[in-house]
Amino acid sequence: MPELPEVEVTRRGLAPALCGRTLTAVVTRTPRLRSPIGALGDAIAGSRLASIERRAKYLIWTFDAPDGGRHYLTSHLGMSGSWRLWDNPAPPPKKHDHVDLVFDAVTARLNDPRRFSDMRVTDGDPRLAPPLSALGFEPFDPALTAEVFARLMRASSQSVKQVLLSGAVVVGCGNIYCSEALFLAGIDPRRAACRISAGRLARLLECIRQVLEAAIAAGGSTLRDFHGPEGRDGYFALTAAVYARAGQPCPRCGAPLARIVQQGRSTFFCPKCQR
DNA sequence: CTGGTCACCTGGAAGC
DNA sequence: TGCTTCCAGGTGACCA
Repeated sequence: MPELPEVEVTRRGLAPALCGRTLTAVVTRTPRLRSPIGALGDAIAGSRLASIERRAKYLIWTFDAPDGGRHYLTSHLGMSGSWRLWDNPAPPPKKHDHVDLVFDAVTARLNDPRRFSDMRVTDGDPRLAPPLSALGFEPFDPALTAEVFARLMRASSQSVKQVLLSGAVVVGCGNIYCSEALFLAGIDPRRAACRISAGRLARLLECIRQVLEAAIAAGGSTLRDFHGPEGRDGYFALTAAVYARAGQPCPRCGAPLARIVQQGRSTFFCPKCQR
């Protein structure tokens, strides 16, 4: 489920419950997720969690060791990962519960059926090294002005959907919110990014921010349930206008919505009112 | 460099 | 009912 809004909602659920706590143990029940995770706890067990920040769809957990050293845990939810909090002692693990971060009073547990999620520990700030250092702007970064956005987008001959999805200019538009933002902006997802006027690109940036903000707000409204056994209802709380709605009438003009495949991923749009 | 394809996994839904 | 096929929110390796 995780696109940027879901990751941000996850961060807002985890951080207040965990920051300031000491990590007592790391339990791994699989040798690898996307990459090997066996020795995950070696460097960070016994450290205090200072902060959980987000960069694109990555969460960056900063740990301060008793000896003054600092380590970073970078986690990614892949396609199907989710975090859940339990008061200690946590109940027995269920299927696909791969990692427990056991803190002094609370356990954060990662569940991921498809195992595309990832976790790694580094000494240095992961944001300064690839792949994170190569990412585009955060969508709400004030430095990403309409002018900057237009200049970067117009440098690419790829389709606008492809450029947004790549995260090379702005991060956070996964496959769902890509389709939604382009619908809102009235732009054909197949159009080459370099062939969109600066004015329409300014509008697109506004739509990206609007769509992501609304999704975060919808997820945030269920944060108080983050602790509960029922999991997170925030996902999909927002009904998509076009995503997964091929054949249904366009909410704007009534024409049937279409599904096409770009780079092996589905794109949903209105062939009539997106130009 | 670029763009395209595929692999990594499991599970749910749809089709026969 | 049961088998097969397709599809899924993300990334990154590999190839021409």
